[in-house]
This record gives sequence, C-alpha cells and structure tokens, in this order.
Amino acid sequence: MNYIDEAKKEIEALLDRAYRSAVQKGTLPGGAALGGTVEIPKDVVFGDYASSAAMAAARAMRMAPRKIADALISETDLSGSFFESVSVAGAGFINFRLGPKWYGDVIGCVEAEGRDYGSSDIGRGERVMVEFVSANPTGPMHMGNARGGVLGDTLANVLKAAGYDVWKEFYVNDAGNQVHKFAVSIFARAMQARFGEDSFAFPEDGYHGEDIKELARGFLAEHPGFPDGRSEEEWQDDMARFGLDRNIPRMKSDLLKYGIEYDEWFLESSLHRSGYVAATVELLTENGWTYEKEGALWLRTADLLRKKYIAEGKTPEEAGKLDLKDDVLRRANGFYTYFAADIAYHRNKLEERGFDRVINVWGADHHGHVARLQAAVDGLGLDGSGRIVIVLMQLVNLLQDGQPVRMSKRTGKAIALGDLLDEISVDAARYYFNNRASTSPLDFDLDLAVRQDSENPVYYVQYAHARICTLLSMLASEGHEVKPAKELRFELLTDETERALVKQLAAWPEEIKLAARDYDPSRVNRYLGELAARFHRFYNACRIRGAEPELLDARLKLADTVRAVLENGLALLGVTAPEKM
RNA sequence: GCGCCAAUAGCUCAGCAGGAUAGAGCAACUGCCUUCUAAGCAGUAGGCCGGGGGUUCGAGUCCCUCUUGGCGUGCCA
Repeated sequence: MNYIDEAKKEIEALLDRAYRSAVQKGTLPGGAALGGTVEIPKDVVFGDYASSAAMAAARAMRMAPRKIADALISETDLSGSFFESVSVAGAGFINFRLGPKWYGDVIGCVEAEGRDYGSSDIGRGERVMVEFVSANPTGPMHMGNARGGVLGDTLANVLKAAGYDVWKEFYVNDAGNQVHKFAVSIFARAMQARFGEDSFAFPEDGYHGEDIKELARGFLAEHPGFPDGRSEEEWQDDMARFGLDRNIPRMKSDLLKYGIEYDEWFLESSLHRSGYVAATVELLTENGWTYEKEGALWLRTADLLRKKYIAEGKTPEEAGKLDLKDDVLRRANGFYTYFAADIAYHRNKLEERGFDRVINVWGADHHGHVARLQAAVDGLGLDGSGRIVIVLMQLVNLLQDGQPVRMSKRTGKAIALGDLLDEISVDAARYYFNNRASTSPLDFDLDLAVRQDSENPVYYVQYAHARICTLLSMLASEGHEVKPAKELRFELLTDETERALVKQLAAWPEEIKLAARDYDPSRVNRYLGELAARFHRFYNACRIRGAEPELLDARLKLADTVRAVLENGLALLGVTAPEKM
C-alpha cells in the first residue's frame, strides 16, 4: 500500500466533497472542476500535504485563491480521515496535517506486507529485458563496466519490485572485427614469444594489454607445434576460440563477485550462424529500406530517422535540415557489420522472444547509435522507437590522489574490474557505483573507496541497520519484545523526529515507483540515506529504553519497522544489512 | 556544421510530472558519550541555481536563444 498516494487521493476526495457542498450553499460558483495538485511541502510548518486547488481554480471561478480556499475548508469534514487539521496559508495553499490514524496505518502496513513492502504491481507483469555490460570479450572489464553492471542489476531489481517480469541478459560480441583483431593480436604475441620480440611486428590497432600475452603463452603451452601445420587464418580461428573460452568465463566470475547474475549470455555469433542476421537484412530490403553502393549494402538510415523524428513531432522542414547519414549493413567483402547484427538482435528480442520492452544500458559514448537502432527496428515494422529504451550511462573517471587515471583497454592500463574487489567490499562497490544518476559522470576515487571508515556512505546506512539490531536484541533481553501493531498506541508518537521517520517509511513504495519510471536506481541510495538520517535523528532525540511502557513499545515498533525497510532497500541494492558493526 | 548529455554552496552532487524561505555529503568552525553503537546527533558559516528572453497566479524545474564543458557524427563495436 502506498500511503502517499492514499493521502493524496483522500485530499482530492475531501476537497471534491467540500466543493460540491460549497456550491450547494452558494459560497462557490458551480460548474468548475477542481484542479491543482497535492504536494508534500518542503517545510513541515506548512503541514504534511498541500493542495493548490484554490489557486488553480482562481481564474475559472473569478475569485481570489484565498477566498476559494476559505470556502473549501469551511466545508471540509476531516472526521474519520487521515488528517487532524486543515488550514489556508500563503497565496491560497490548503494545508493538511496528518493525524494518528495515518501514522498507525503506515506502520501496520509495513508489518503486514513484510518483505513485500515497497513492491507494487504497476508494471502489470510486462515482460522487460534489461541488457547490460555486454563488454567485448576481448579483454578485461574496466570500471565503466562495473558501473554498468551495478546499474543494470539494480535497475532490474527495481523493475521487479515494481511488478515487471524482468529478464537480465549479457550480449556477447563474439563475432566480427573486434574478435578478428583479438585473434590477430594473440597470434602476434605468440609469434613474438616463439621467435623473439623483434621477429614479428605487432599490429598498430591490436590489443596491447598484458592479458593478450598471457593468452598467447597459454595457447602455446597447449599447442607446442605452433606455428607449423596450419595456415595463419586457421591458427587465428583457434586462438580466437581459445581466448573467448577463457575471457567469457572470467567475465562471468568477475560479475558474479559483484552478485551480478544473468538469465542469459546471448552470443552474437549465434545470430550469424543461424542466418538470422542475413534474414533480418533481407527483411529490411523487402521493406525497401536498403540499396547497394560500391559493392556494399546500405541501410537508408537517414530516411528512417527523418520518418521517426516527424512521427515524434518534428516538422518535415526541421527533419530535412538534420545532417543524417546512411549505414552499411553488409560490407563489400560479404561480412555483416555490427550494426546489422544489432538490428537482428533487437528483432530477436522483440519478435522471436516477445519482450514488450527492452532496456539497454549503454555507455554515453554510444549515444549516437540510439536513434539509429530504434529507427532501423522501426524499419522492420516493429515499434523500435517505442519499445527500445536506452539508458545512457556517463563514464567513470578514475581518480587516484585526486588526479585522473587514464583508462584504456588498448594500452593495457585499465584497472581490471576483477581486481577492484580485492581492494574494496562488494557492499561498498555496489553502493558507490549506484550513488549517482546514470546521466552524471561518476568520479571513482580509489583512495576514498578503499577507506573502511565513515567517508564511505554505505556505512551510514548499514550503521543505522546495525544500530537497530543491537537495540532490538538488548531490549528483547530485558523482556521488551516487538509487539503487533494493532496492540500499540501510535498516537503517542508525537515528536517531530518520529513523525518524519514514519513519513519516510511511507515514501518507500513511491520511491520504487519513481525509480522504475525514470530508470534511475540511484534514487534508492538517496532514499535509504534519508531514511537512515531520519532514524539517527530520532535515535538521538527520543530514548526508547526507559520510556513509559506504552511509549517504549510504540517506539520499539517504529525502530523495528525502520529496520525492515532498510533491509528491503539494501536487498534491492544487493548490499548486505549487517546486524552489528 | 549537425546531434546527445551536462552547467545549482569551496569540492561532489540531490531537487520527485512547475509550488511557499533552494537541500545533502565532504571540507571549515562550535557543542553533545559514567544512561539504547560517536561509523552518530545538534548548531554556525557558505548561493544573482552559467547569461538573456518567454509561458504561468507561481520557474532551479517547461520553451527559445547564447556561452562554456564532455561526448558522438566509421564499410569500429
């Protein structure tokens, strides 16, 4: 149950009844609809909820907002409602103050819903795929992949909690140019290892990392006959397979260290092998969206994009001014491009596997690809623009001693993701990487993240949980068990810190809803930080031990309720909720 | 050139479908543990929300424009 929604709905109903009553008495003109919104004011002196209905209606009613507000509240009957008082303030805000019923109901609701508290069914079981990380299997993963992993996994958790049917997938780019470069690089290192550094020129655009040398050494150990007996191409094919067979499992285990598990690791090569890429390109051709030029097959991306932009509200003139280019789908050498495979992959997601919506977490440097992919899938007769959602993630700036550290796969200087967890805990890593909205670049300060002290914000939230746990066990040992909500007198919780805490508890379902709507799981971090802050404030302001028995019971229940929500929230983040620290 | 993302306190960032006096953390300063965990709390100080127009009863939030920064604009992925 979402008690923020409930409160807002009740205010709307109360005002609606008040309006009809005022019309009947002739204090307000009839025929107008009460608009406006119900907000939670920033400052509690304005009450707990505020309606702007009077200001919104001022024009239609040809009356001053304050007069409308006065007429409304004199007809408002609060008996039996969540609210204990209503007043008019400022330009005509109608302010409502929550009463004991609401606070008690919220705590009772958390008790009743338990681990499900916060979840909802607003997703209505819609089938959603979240595809994330999908790093090239040609080298170790880096910090950007770590962020993407945490973002995708946490987003999937959020969507599940919001009632979506979620599938997590890693798209393995085990075909195409990158893999070829990978094979050529291993081959070069193998030749150098066998015949000396200077014997064989390393390709300029090859992968320079240490991991390639390691793979070459491993390959040589298993193939003492190298390079005899087979052609260069045949050796390279074997080396590509050899490398992928080692790198892909390593990516799996590295991600698993972060608690990230996928429903499927989908191989790009499977799309090529089954002819699905070719068939998809053929379909685009049948739909009239391709042409041949200089031996290559091109997609009319520019036309598809214009069509898409016009459908989204641009005028044909505006669309015509855009500088748009077509894309190659099949090279003159007969190989399909990555783009062609990606179109086929998304057709597979939407058409063959029937996902209602697919969400891709991409690095922001891929943003130029977003509209092209959607437009291309539109060209297949599928609603790519509506069903493909791209969550763009700004890149990670790695800092050490406050100085940026260059990250490059090519030069081999990347800080490997697998090694990061030797330095910091999974909890700290998952919290840290989820601590910013994906649209903001993330500064990852190695020195800061390594610190095991309160600098790290995850401890603030975990500390609140641990504090409550020891509190509960101490009080239990003194004979104070947590009692069922219906036996308690929550009207005793009158301190402003107690009320603020319950209000934050009530906000949890709304928070998940918004995080799912905006594809922004970092909201959960902020929510939990605020919940912990409000608990710490309450803890310092209101003693539990030694309070009057009924007050003690009510406060103990409140603390236990906070503990339950912290546990639910941390679980969503994949962070542990320690019982002591 | 065209496009995407950004610009809010000294630093890093929030600001929820436009609401009342713009918030947090860090850094600085002052207090609070013989009583439930000080990894905590209370307080002080710090802002023409990049500039300019517009819409609105009301704009940090929406629209236009300019400036600055990051990124993209491959027969790479």
